[in-house]
Amino acid sequence: VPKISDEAKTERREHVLAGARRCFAAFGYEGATVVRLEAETGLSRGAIFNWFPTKEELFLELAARDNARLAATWADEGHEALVRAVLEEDPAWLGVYAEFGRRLRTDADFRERWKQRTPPEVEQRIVERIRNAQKGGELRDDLDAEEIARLIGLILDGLVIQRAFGFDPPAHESVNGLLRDALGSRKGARPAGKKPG
Amino acid sequence: VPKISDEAKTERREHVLAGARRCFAAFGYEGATVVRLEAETGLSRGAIFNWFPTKEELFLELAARDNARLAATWADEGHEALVRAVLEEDPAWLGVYAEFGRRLRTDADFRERWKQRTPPEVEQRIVERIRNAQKGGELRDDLDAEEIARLIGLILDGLVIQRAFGFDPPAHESVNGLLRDALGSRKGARPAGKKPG
Amino acid sequence: VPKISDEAKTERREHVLAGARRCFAAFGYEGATVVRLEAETGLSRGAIFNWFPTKEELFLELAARDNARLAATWADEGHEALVRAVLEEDPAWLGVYAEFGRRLRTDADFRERWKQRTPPEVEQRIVERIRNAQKGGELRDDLDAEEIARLIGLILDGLVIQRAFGFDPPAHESVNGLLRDALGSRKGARPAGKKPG
Amino acid sequence: VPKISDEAKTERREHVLAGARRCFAAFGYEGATVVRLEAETGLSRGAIFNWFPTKEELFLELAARDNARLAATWADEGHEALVRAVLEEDPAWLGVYAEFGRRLRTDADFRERWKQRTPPEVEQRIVERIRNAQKGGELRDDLDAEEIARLIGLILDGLVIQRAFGFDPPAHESVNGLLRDALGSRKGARPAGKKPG
DNA sequence: ACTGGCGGGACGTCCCGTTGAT
DNA sequence: ATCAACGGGACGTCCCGCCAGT
Repeated sequence: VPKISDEAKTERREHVLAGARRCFAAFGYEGATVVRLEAETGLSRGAIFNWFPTKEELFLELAARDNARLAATWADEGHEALVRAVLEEDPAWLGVYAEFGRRLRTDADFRERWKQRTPPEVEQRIVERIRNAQKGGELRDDLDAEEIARLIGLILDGLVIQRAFGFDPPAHESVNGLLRDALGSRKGARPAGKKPG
Repeated sequence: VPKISDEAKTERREHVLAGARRCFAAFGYEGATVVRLEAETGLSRGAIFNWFPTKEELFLELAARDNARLAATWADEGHEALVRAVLEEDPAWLGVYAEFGRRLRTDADFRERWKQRTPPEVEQRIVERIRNAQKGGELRDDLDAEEIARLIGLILDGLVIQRAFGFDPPAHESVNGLLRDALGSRKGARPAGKKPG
Repeated sequence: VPKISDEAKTERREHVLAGARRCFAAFGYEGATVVRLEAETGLSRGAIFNWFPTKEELFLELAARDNARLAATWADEGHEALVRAVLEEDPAWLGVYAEFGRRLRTDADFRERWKQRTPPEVEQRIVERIRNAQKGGELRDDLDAEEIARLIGLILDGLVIQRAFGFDPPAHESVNGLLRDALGSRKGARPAGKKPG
Repeated sequence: VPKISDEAKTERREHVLAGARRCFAAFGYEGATVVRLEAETGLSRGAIFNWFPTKEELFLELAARDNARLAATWADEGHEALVRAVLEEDPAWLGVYAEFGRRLRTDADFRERWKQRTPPEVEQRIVERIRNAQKGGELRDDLDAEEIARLIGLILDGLVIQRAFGFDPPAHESVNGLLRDALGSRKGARPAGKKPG
């Protein structure tokens, strides 16, 4: 028989996750030592490692949630909302995300676990949304929806790293202007991709 | 009388730097332990430490060179060449660069030392080049040159992080198309920044 | 619920301290490397470091106890007992004490921490005892009690360093004779401080 | 054929020794790293280690000279002059001396080398001087000259350590008063060593 | 469920003295 | 005689996760 209810269980997990997020944001992944996690959560090593097997798993869960949340924003509200969401994100936390690039690229296991956390259908929903926008004349239709998604993703990642590095990135109007100019409907006289001059 | 010539000296430094670069790229900054640096360079702690006071300084020198090289590419050959250069860069090394976001944002000393390494006049040359392109009708002139530089930088940073994370980013034709559409001359029928639909 | 009782806790601390004392005595402060502390205590780095944050703190605790004990001997049993106590002290350990002269003289922080460890009232009790001995005719009363304390301290420190250096110092009867002759009551025919010859 | 004359040779040695002395005094023995010795002497490792095989030997030479000088002062000018000499010595340097207690006690080789540096006849001269003072009525004659020497040495070592620790020791009048009272001629009514009261 | 004592490895720094070269 | 590149070891600190104990 479990000593605490499922409700209480998830509450504990959430408590640990919240503390870990603050800790990662404040000190970075490497800097978020177990001692600091203890201090931030008010729990002991044993309790923390009872809910999550390793420090890495803690990060993975937090990052996966972020990913899912932002992807959902994109799918549900469009890329302009996504730009705003990224600009509202805590730069310190974005920095933690950046620390894991190498792991994601080189560690196949880690990459696999990362992928398992992201719901697979959300990407399709994003592409779907882009197709609809193309049909509705909001986005140019001379490019694949996948390619448009990739280009939006490119700019978004740019925003992420600029904020993570503490640079001050362009304002969201500016970024969204860039996106409209580059990816908006091609109804004007100028053919897409034609080199000026 | 010096034991070895200045020539040999720089050769040694370069040897250490080259090994360190491989090591950083392979294992990341934290993962590039002194033991691994020894293995990669074939030199001992004493030798490495003789040429560079700290591991950080090693990284700083490597990163500063990259920075200078890429900035010079932008200033001399334009941003399209820069896009190609970034796409040709070793993704593994770009990942190391990404690891330093936090340091750069939070550690004032480090930020200062970083800045001291980048030649100050190159930024002006870049802005100058953009102004000329605006006059020549290659870039839109309804935005500040600085803002254009910032937007180009945004996309470039996006490229950097996508490659660092092992995603496959858009091809350079695609990225440069994006840049032309967004930042090319506004002489066409479509007014700049007009919201589609 | 604590894993081990307070009793067991102090026992562990004492175990570490005892091992450290043997280690310091055998190899000196610098020579008492963490590896040797491990060997001497039979515990691992992790365990030792769990009870004392740094090696210095280990030494400080040991030295403070000695200091307190010897000062109490002086205050409670008088300086002749103190001489005997110093002569019974382990010369090896006294040597460690001597190693810290520089730190104590030059490092203000260290000096402060050292002082915080010595109970403040014991010095007053020593002076008080000297005053009583002056009234009782056991010590000369033509010198300040503080000056007498200082002269006794001088001789004691001489004993400490001679033992620490492995010289063989005068026997305790001899030292106490010296103290009586120099600091005993001036009631005899020979006026205090009169230059002979 | 030697490249430089014997004169120049000793000059170099002295130059190194002088720098080393400043360095030891400033940073302590352990703190006087080879880098600092280089800086202080203006010479390189190779040059320094050309004249002295190890850092230890440097210290040994310096300490032996001090020892000889102070012993000569005692033998030639008496212990009161010796007290003054010790009080004029650089406390920082005395601290270095204190650092070597353990070595002297535990390392037989080191002790041997130490002894070889001190001229053997000087101790006899000191004892001789004390005997003369006893005959002349300046020092009590109910104690062996050797015992008197030992007691004087005891107080001197007390002075050394107090200064090395940065305590302020009694003034030289006070110390010499102590010595006179304790070791001066026993012509008064009070028999030596009789416990007062 | 939770505590925290503990193992034991890894880290960057820095040090001393050797050595080959001038 | 002098230089400085270099080897390679040692250091204290601190970390993560295990698991015995409550």
